[in-house]
Amino acid sequence: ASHPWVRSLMQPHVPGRRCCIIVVFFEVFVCDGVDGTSMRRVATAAAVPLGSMTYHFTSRDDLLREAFERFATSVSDAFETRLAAVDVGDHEALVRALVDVIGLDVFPDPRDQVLTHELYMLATRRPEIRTLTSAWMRRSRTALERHLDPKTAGLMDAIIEGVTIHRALEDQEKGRLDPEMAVRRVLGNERTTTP
Amino acid sequence: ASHPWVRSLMQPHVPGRRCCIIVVFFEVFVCDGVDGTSMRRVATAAAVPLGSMTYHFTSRDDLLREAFERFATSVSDAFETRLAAVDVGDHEALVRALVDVIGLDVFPDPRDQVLTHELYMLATRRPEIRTLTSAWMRRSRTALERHLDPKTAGLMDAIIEGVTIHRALEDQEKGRLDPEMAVRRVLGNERTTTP
Amino acid sequence: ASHPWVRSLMQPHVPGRRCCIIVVFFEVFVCDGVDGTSMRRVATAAAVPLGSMTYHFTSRDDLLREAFERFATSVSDAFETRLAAVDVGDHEALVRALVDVIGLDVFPDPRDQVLTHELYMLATRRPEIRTLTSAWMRRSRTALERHLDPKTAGLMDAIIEGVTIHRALEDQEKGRLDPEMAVRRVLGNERTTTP
Amino acid sequence: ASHPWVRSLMQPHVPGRRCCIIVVFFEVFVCDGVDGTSMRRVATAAAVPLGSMTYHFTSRDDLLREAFERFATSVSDAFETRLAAVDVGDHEALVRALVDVIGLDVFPDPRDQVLTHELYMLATRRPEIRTLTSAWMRRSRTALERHLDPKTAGLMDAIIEGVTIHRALEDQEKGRLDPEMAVRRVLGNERTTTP
DNA sequence: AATGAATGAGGATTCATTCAT
DNA sequence: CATGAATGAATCCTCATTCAT
Repeated sequence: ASHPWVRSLMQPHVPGRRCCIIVVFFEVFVCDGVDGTSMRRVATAAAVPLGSMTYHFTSRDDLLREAFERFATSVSDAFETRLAAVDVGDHEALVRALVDVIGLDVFPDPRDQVLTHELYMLATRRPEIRTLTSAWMRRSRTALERHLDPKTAGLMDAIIEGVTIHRALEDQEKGRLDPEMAVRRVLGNERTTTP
Repeated sequence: ASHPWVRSLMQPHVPGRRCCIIVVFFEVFVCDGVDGTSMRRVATAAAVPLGSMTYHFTSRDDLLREAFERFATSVSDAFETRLAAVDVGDHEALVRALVDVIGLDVFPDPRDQVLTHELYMLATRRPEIRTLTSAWMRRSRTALERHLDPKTAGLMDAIIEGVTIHRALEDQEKGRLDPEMAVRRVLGNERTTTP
Repeated sequence: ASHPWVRSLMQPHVPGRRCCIIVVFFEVFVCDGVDGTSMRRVATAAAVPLGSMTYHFTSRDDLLREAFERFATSVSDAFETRLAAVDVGDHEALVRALVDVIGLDVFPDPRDQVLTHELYMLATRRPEIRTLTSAWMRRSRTALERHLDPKTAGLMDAIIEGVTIHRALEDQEKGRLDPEMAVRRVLGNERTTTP
Repeated sequence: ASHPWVRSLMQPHVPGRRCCIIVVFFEVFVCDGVDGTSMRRVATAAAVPLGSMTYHFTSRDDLLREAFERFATSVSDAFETRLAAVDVGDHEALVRALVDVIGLDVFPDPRDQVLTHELYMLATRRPEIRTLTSAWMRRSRTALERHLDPKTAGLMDAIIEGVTIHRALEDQEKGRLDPEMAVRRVLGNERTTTP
């Protein structure tokens, strides 16, 4: 599988089929989007008979929901883990951690950025998916608030979001957006090294 | 039409049908997403015969492209206009303008936020749509760079993005994200009012 | 078309497709029953592209409902017409008319008997079809009550039903059931010629 | 089980599973009809693993056939038993027995009427089921012919059929059809109480 | 003896698009 | 200029059945 974070989907005792389908689901989804990711297409891509799809996942929605649940959990875990490793008060370590979150954790492959957005879109329309994103955001917020006051934490979340998006979208001008600068500005105190 | 910005779609010399279809297209799109917005559904919602759809818009993609082109231009215009009204160097006016952009221009109706995201998604997959978003971003950047150094301008763009998204997604805790604070932090100087 | 009563389906200004589909629907239905009569099968039998089916009939239920509506009306009409031709009080003419109803009108082709039964089955489960059968029965009852007291009319309806069924079901022993005798017994007066 | 006659299905030496499946089969069948009664649905309703279905009944047809065989036998038995208790020549006892057959034996629950009809439908299409209904009818005929001449027996069978059907179908106007009157008319002698 | 996993065929329906009028 | 009719591809899903265990 080509997406780094899918390794976490490979759980020991889950029989392979379900998992394989989910992995391939992401593969297809990243390329073809919500409306392009049909059961058929995933089935074909996974070299799985069509009947297997609805055997393992009652419905297309079921597959979608489970896939994104795993995705959200994965990303959320990585974020939480990295922030947990930072000592409270260690300002520079926090900056490094946050910069790493943007640069390394979230989307080593910028195409994966798409997933987050599609997830957001789904969330605006389907309540059961909204619970996923809400939980995700709550976890991020909590993790951040161990180090920051609530309002700054909210801002940090927002800038991480924004920077990640714009990086994914801009084809040229790589490096235009400086994650470290973003983090320091939002932290907003004089220890910040302004360019 | 229920979306405030659609008024700008009502241009005098465009024959009514085309325009009506586009307006309704957004109506449907916001509710049902990419895969839910079929020619048929738009036709029905607009009380337009199905045959009219492909008469006015060669294909579904054509409709989609044109609709989002108008959308991007609309939003872009509003942004540019507001920033153009700010005198270079008038720091407080800039802050007010940017806060207004977040709070007023972009999405008076948080449901419209969906459109931007869907546009982003489309952009990642379709080159001809990427030209739209690229142009949009370039305009924003240029407008911002009249007041800010390039790196700060990029950050500002990102924070606007991030704040807007998170506002659209969080159901409760309204007011958790403070646009003014966001803007001031990114501007990053001592005049900022830290909480 | 092989069913005599389908001629009444051929209405002048109705475009041929809809009608053709319904005619073939009956063809298939008689052979294959409710669960065998799929859109696909009717489409194939009618040499009509599958897409045409749902173009002309929004859904399978729609087709089913319309087909049986026409069927019920057809049979109902024939019954009413024949009884209307009988003068009130002309006992022997009434007997002849009723015998003809059983023997000629209802089902020249005994296979068509199946249709009535399937219609009954559907009626027990679908309210919208029950309205059809209810209307049908009401018309029969009314037509009969011009000549008979209500209770006898009800019985006459029942015996017509029963005789028709048993005739359709018994493979051998044709002629075992004597329609005229049935009618006279139910009429139940001394003018009856008992065997 | 909610159907009175299913008690007769509970035979001592039949292993429980098979029997349970059949009982539930009827439950489902009455509600959902031929095309709604799938192996899966029966399995679910009976809380039996899907694999068990085809283990106990080689095929769906097999289940169907066996179920209806039991049904036909049940109803047939009741009919025969009741008529056997009548002394030949005891006219009033015969009338009472036949009225009871209509009112009590056949379908205490009018929903069960559906089963007979579905059975008839199946009979018209499947020879192996036709043998069931033929045997059933032959038994009825024989039982009746102990008391009546063949033609009257045939008529009696038919009127029982017809009255039962119409009773099942008419929603209002209960009591419109008088079983006793039906029986007496068909018996066709002067002892009949005309209204 | 019993069953969970798996699958291929077929179910209804929705759709973008074409075309004659 | 506009549109109703028509259609073939593709949609999700349900199902009877097979088979290894």
